Amino acid sequence: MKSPISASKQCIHRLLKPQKSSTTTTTTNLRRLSVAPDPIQPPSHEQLTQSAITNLKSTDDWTNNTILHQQLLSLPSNFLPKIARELETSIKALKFFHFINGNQSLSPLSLSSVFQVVIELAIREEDSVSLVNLLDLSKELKIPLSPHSATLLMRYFFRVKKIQNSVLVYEGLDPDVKTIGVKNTLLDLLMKSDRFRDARHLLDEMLEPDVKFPPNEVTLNIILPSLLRWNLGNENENENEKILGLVPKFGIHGLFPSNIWLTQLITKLCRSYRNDKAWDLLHEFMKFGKVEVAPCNALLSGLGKARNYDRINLFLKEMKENGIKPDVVTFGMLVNHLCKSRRVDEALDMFKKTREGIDGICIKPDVILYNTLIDGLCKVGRQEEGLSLMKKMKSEDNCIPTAITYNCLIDGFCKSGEIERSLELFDQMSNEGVNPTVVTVNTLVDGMCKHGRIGNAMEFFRKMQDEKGIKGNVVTYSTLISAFCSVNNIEKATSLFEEMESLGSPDALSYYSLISGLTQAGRPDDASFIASKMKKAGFHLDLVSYNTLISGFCKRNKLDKAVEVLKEMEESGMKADGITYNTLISYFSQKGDFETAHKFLKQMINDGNVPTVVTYGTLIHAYCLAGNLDEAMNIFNEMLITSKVHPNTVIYNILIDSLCKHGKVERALSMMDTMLQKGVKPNTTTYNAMLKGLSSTKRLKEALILMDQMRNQACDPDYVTMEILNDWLSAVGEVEKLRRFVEGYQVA
DNA sequence: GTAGGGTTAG
Repeated sequence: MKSPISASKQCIHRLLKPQKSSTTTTTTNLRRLSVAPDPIQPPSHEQLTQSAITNLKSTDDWTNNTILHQQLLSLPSNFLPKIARELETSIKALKFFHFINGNQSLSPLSLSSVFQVVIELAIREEDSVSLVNLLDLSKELKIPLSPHSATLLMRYFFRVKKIQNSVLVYEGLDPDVKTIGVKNTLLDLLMKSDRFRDARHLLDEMLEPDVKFPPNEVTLNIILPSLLRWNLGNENENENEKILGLVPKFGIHGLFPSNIWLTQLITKLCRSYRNDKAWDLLHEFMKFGKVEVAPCNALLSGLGKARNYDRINLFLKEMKENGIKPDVVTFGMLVNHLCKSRRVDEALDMFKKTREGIDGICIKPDVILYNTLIDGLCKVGRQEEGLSLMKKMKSEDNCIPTAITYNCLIDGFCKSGEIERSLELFDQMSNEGVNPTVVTVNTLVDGMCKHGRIGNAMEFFRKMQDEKGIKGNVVTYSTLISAFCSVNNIEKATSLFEEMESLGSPDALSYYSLISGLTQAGRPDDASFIASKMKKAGFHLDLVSYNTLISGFCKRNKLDKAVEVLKEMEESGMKADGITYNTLISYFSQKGDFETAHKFLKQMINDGNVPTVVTYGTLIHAYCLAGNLDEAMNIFNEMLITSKVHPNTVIYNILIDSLCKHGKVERALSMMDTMLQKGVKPNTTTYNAMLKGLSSTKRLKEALILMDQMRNQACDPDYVTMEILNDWLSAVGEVEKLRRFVEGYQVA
């Protein structure tokens, strides 16, 4: 089969052969050439060029024009490419090339430069067939391509999606022509064509210590954006990683990615859960000593997300050793970490020290640092201190509070139930020209809902929509939906859900709010319906959602439905966890179906879940309910012996309660002794169970001792305690003892 | 590097 390429090749070869031509045209051309403007002066090079061009363009038949040939060769060589370019088509230019080719006096360089013009013209004509032929011709005639035309050719083939031809162009080049510009071009094209393996081989070659054309800034700028574009999990990941591994080798040539690039690279790696890679890479660069604080912060942030505190501390030490000074961002992260671990005083201490420069580093705090601290204070219920800190940031550091500052404080006051203070702050921010955001609205809506003011929340939201143009988002809606579900107003919840659907797609959490609300409102079937709608919308129920649904069906005594959800969960590839199994074991055993409960226990263990104290607790609870105290005690004793899972307060409470209910108050008391011996702290429920047991057997003396014990352990009585004691003590005329107990005095 | 929505079992 004959390819179009070979056909075109024949056409080019025909052009190669000199053609016989008539002499008449030669004379005409000669006559034209001799027409010079000034008979005395010999024609200038420009004039000669101009007339040659006219000659060459007016007729095709000049291949045997020896005078023209001589005239052309008398011109300085830099005029020849100019003439070739004027011929406008690659065919004509090629013909011109052949016309002057073969002359000994012509340097290979000028021949080559004419050939480059042919290529340029062919590229402009977008004729890839003839370009391939020209490439062959250049090899055949041993005309070296210039770096410029090699570049043009490679880019052209890339443009027409024939990257393999670009590679061939490169491979056919003389080593001298493979300049850094040429190499960079190929590297760029390979990366852009996703040929990472070839790119890596080329780069590896380019980075050799003693190469003729060492890499430059451009080389780095080619590979870095490409590495930043790379997606995790694609088939090129491996190659991308290998290329990344080559980046430090630029250091041999005195090149480093800028700190901006480095920061982006580290961030990207950390976000793709490649902290180890980020760590290694940054350490490679630290050897060259050009690393600034920004990429270090990126790494610290990644380590923080992974809670790798050992490495954080080690790295902070290394930064110090390498003379990299932490900045306000570094401290922002450290302060944030302390705040999020509720170690607010340590955070305040660090803030104070760095602000005053006590440990040798002086940092001027910015608004983010203040916001972090204010939020930290609010999150532990110290919103009043947060408020004073806001005043301090204005007066002492000239920091203007932002919407975030106010949002933190508003949330703090909302969470403590001081909705009015939150609303005052809301007014204050408006007065100070700080615009509330949708987060401000959501915080207040949530605060009002959580404190039983759902109507106010709804009103406030509508007012914000009308007056401030804050439309509300999925968070607003899902907050309101949960709230309405919690007061069993399913109609309002559903209508809000529909309103949200009409505004845009609800997110998984909004679906979850409704599902969870319906489940808790005792309507697991409706919840299941929304769950199927959620799946149709492309969301998957997560583990928590599945567990909530399962427990919802269990609570409504629809165990078969619960098992159905479990099956569906497994089918969708979601693995049941300990909580799922605990829920099922709990309800099946409570119904007295210990066989199924044990079946789930077995399945749970086979599934790789270790039974926890909750698992044993549910079984003990169920055996107690079934009146099988012996089996309950067996499980309890087994826990004590195997000592893998220790009974906790809940388990002792179940047993104490059950023993008391069965009139075995003596054994309950000794159970409480065991509890104390084992260092398990009794709580209000423990005392309530025990006091109830003692009251039923009228053992007042022991009860009074327990009441004192309760006080000493700072265990507050609740309404259950008061009910038991009130009934009992007033019946036996010991109300005075109860009064003393309430006021916190000794009673025994 | 900072703010808002749910968390299931005894």
